[in-house]
Amino acid sequence: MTVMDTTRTRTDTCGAPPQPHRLPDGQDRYTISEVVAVTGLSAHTLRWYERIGLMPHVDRSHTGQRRYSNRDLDWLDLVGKLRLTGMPVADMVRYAELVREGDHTFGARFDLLESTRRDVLHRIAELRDTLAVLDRKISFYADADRTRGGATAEED
Amino acid sequence: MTVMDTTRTRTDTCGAPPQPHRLPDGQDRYTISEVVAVTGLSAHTLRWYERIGLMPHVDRSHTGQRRYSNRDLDWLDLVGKLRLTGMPVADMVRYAELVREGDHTFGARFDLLESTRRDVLHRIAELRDTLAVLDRKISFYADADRTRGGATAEED
DNA sequence: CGCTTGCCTGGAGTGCACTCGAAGGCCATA
DNA sequence: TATGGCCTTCGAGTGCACTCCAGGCAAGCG
Repeated sequence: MTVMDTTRTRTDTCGAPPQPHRLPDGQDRYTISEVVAVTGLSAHTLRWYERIGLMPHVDRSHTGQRRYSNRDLDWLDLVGKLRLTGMPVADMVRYAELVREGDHTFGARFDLLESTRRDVLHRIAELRDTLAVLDRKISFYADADRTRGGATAEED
Repeated sequence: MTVMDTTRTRTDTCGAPPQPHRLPDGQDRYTISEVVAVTGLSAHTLRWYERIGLMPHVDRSHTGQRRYSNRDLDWLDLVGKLRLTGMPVADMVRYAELVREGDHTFGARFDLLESTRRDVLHRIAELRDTLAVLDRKISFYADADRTRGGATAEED
């Protein structure tokens, strides 16, 4: 990505989460290919997100090309996180709509986030459970390896 | 489920994990609808699992109907847990194949489980990360609710 | 004996989240 | 001037994990 290399500046905001690839606010006008590079999403997907209403309105250059801002990147970050909680895209679109509708939807957004949070907690618990099962099986196979031909009970 | 009620016996193995719905070994010949009831999977899905090779060979009644054993239930339990780690069905089929191939695949099974374990750990970390973001946003909205019209920074 | 219920099979269909391709066009830099 | 990166619309294709359907057999009941 030649574009990336030429536009890069040393400004690493040493703030809370060490966000790399970020230009200071005011110069944050990333092309789609830059966003592809930082998010790992495809250009197709980015345009598709916009079509389905999953993005706040993305700015355009005078020639009509997309120019993403730091806020857009933050939003994509959130979307990415929500996506790997298993939240369906439709629900994220719903949240995006609430944001577009303005401040009077704060309550609804709060509720949505709260229920997502409960969901995530639940999933973490499930995964821990699975981990326990996995550990049991793993130690079974580790034992089986040492006690070659011993009286190993049935296990899969 | 009339079937379930009539076949139920009081034998609750007070062993380690208090598995309900289990008949003592020897009489464990569950119909597909019983398995549907305990696993939450559909009969369609159960048959599909078999077709794609995700089940060890399930026994049949003299009329050709499936009769699931406690071992089958255990297997389905494992499958369920693996499924919610996000493991693709194809990988589970691979594991099932290893089991069918016999004891000489212990090493491969161990490796597969280990890598799944790493995966689960990774996903838990991701979810925790997401949880942190969620918590930040939630407390933002909670604050916004109290400091009505205050100098709230931009947030989505 | 016929009806209902439960189960069987193979194959087709569904929903989600992308993913890709084609066609045609604008703009800027080498 | 040519090349490369981006734009649009639009529709079709992909992969996954089911999900459903049509057609048919076997057992139990009134």
